[in-house]
Amino acid sequence: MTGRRIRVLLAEDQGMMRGALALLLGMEDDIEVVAQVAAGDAILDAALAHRPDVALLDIELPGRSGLDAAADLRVRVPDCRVLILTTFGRPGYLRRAMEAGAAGFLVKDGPVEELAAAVRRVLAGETVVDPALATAALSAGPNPLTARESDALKASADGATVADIAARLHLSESTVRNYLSSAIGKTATRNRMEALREARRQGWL
Amino acid sequence: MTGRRIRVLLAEDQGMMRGALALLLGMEDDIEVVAQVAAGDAILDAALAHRPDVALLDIELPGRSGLDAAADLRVRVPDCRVLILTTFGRPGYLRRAMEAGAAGFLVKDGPVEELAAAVRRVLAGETVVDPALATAALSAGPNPLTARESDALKASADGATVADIAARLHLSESTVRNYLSSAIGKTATRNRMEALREARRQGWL
DNA sequence: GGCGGGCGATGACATATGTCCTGCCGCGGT
DNA sequence: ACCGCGGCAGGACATATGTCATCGCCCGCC
Repeated sequence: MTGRRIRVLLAEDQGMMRGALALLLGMEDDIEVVAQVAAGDAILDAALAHRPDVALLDIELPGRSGLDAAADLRVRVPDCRVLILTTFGRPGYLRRAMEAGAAGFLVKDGPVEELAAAVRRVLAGETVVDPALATAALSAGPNPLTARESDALKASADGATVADIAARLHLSESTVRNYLSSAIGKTATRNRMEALREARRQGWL
Repeated sequence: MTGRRIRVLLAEDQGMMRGALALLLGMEDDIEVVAQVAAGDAILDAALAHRPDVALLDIELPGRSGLDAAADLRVRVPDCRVLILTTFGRPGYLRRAMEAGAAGFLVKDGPVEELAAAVRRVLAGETVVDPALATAALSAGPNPLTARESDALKASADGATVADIAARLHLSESTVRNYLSSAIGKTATRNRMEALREARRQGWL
């Protein structure tokens, strides 16, 4: 191993997970973790400052979604390959990751050995995706929800009432009810909580 | 380090996290990971088989909660010290962990270095708890919900309707509404979803 | 120019939800 | 023996939610 080591940026909000992953990757003698961030809105700055070869991004992050950050990197740091690392293998997540230009998609359920291997394969130009997940994503079809329907669903989390949602979105209550109703229809569910759950499961939010 | 190494049982459902923690602990030359399990209902058997000194348990596990498993260990493997490792520092979780006889309570947000240190301190007889969390747990007071109110709340997740809950709990719909209503009152919230959220936040479920 | 589709809104309506009150049982304390 | 409290149930009532039909506006498309 005479060549330059692979420079990795690590974005993960859970401290223990972040530290453990950094240590693991650091133990590989061809990999070097050059930056660690805990928030999504710190990813771009860190990438600009440290010019990593691979960015390992969680999706659920405070500040900015890892998927959105991946899109940022595509534009502002095009040489950096993006590897998404997430708890949930939601079909919609994978789809959005690919649309954002990610080079790979890993679920945290897999064995640790996968991780360093995926970093190397991604850098070598391969696209790393679990085949089963890939077929699931394709068979699931695209997100049928309109932007406002998604907004209404997101805002209806935590038991917000229709009035709350209307206030948050600056809409009339009737309009909110209509959006929720159509979201319920499109998700083939019975009420907003089920619709929210299903939309999340599909990765549509 | 001439003595026998500390035998650790690791219970964590997320594969990558479990593998990373096992590797980290294994790197310490006075610690040995003798068993790894991914499900809560595998903890007791593994502990009986491997007789660990310390059991490192996640709370949210498939099969059986880490807190319940801790109570099992207290009775069936009393020599094994229990260290709870969880994503959420909910006051009620800490309270229940202590009632279940846990010797320590760690949140996954902390730095990785804490982990091995906590294992050693727990084995030395110390009780390992974040002081800020401890005071929060005490000031929060005990769980005001009755068993049935908790049941009704838990069953009301995912947008289940009153009829669904009644069926799942073998109760009349009126009874379910009464339980939910009183749970809403005790949590000082406006509807079941808020009550569910608040109860979860407090660690009452 | 017509058409579809998303956005925003309204009103009417049926159903679901949450509240309150009453009542019955059993249990544990005083 | 009495009381309080939790479990369980029913009824009555007000409010919240979900559905549907209808409308206007704007935009992109053929």
